Amino acid sequence: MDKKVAENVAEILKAVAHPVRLQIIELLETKEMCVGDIVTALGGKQAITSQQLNMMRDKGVLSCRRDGAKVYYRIENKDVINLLYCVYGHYKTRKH
Amino acid sequence: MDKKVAENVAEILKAVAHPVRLQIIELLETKEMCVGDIVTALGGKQAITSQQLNMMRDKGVLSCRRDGAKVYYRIENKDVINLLYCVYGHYKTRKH
DNA sequence: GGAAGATATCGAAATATTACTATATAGTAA
DNA sequence: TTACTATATAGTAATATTTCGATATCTTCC
Repeated sequence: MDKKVAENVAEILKAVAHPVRLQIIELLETKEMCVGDIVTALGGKQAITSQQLNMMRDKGVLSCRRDGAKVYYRIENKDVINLLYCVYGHYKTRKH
Repeated sequence: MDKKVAENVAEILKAVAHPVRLQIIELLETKEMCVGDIVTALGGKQAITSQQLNMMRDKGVLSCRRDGAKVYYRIENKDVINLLYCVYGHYKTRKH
């Protein structure tokens, strides 16, 4: 693995390596959700949650669509679901 | 996934989410290596490489043994190998 | 013991991430 | 238009990570 590749891989891993972002990814594993519902589900603050969502979207982990006043986020890079389970719970479900 | 678990998972991911540390993990995938050889293989500086190795050992990712003047590092938490391949190259080899 | 090689640690500078408050923007409905 | 709900962004303070040079610690060999 050359340096450039290592940097790209590290970028993705860093995008996920945060407790709140991991919880967001878990929430979105099977469905899309709007920002407000994610904030409620995790009990976080609106601004911070929005920042985390935007950060992950910028790095290609999530994508989103607007529906009226609400914005729905979903997982764009399915690999990150495996990242989560590589460490947690030893591979709950696996489907590539 | 509750907050405590998310924090622990994030810790492991952060321990890996760095270009040099990813390259170290790849080097150690199939064998142990001493610090000097890792430094040479990656063309990094001795102090920094040593810090990265110690950091990963502290987090349970690596372990090491001393043999005379040399210290050999190896992967202790095999899950991290999968972390790497979850993002890179789409699962080169897989063996759990 | 002293010199040389191998590795670890210290302390500070540079940089990156995180969290927070306040405010801005976009959409909806009256 | 105004008020209201939903989301994003700016600016900044707090904190964490990364890098670096210098130095300390071990170990072997003489």
